[in-house]
Amino acid sequence: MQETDCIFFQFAKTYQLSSRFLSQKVSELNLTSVQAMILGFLDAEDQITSSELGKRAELDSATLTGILDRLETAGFTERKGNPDDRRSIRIHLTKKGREIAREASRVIAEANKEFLQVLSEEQKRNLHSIISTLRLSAPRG
Amino acid sequence: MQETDCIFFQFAKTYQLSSRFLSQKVSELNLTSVQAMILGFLDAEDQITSSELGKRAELDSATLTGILDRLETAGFTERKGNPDDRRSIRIHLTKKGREIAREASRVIAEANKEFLQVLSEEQKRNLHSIISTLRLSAPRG
DNA sequence: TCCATTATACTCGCATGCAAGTAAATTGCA
DNA sequence: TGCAATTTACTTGCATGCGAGTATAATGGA
Repeated sequence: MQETDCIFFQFAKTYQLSSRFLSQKVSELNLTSVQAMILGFLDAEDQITSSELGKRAELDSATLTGILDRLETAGFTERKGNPDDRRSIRIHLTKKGREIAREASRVIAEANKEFLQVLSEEQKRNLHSIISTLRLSAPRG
Repeated sequence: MQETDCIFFQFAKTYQLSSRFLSQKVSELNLTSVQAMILGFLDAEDQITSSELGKRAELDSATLTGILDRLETAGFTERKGNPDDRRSIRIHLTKKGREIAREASRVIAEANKEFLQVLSEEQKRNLHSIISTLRLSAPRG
């Protein structure tokens, strides 16, 4: 097994490369790449429940709890009780959080274009198609 | 920014999917996916220095130290002093480690085929080509 | 209605991943 | 040769990611 041929190795390193790239782009907002993407989801729609945010971000609750702790400490989000279902909480953007979330969305969109600029249009289409196939149909275990 | 279009999100989730898949395959050896790949590198060539192993696995020394600690605790590897350069250490596979490393290499190779079986041959070629381009040429920051 | 099941968000523990810094050894240049 | 710069492996601290388990609340079927 040579690493060049190992798709698990290649995906790990490509993920790390892309994540480092985005991290540098959003470091000007004092955010990690994951925090920036969570704020991006909230920029699209906030006041959703933690469970719903977890579904959209595809993160389990153990991971999301910690991320929300740090966003809350930074003053970007707040947890509010949900009268409709007292098990759940709604995640609200603060005034400052809303501004940062909009900036994060803009930076992420720009970073996407820049990161992929070395690929041809056909390669970009192929990449999205391949990832879509893998995420939908790759065997699970 | 919709998550479907965000390459950082897609790479993160594809990496996590592939990593979970490999983790399940190597769990029968009581290894994590990363530990299995490190043993795979040592199966190809052991008694290399920690620095050399880090270069091949593209891991920094802080991460590698912890992984080697756990492989050593499990009885698969040993650190030996390197008389040629007393700053460095050589990583040796134990007898048990050599057997597990061979098994790990086999499982990884099989898992590669199985994970990618939903892709056409052309898609596999395109995927490797795209990843290669990104890893060589994507902007760094 | 009652209770088992499910859903929600939480905690803990452990494994990466990486930035930053350290001590020891080596190297290379003046 | 002598010393500054570099290399090596290590530590600490923090951020994900996830398995496992918990307490509370909601739900659904007998």
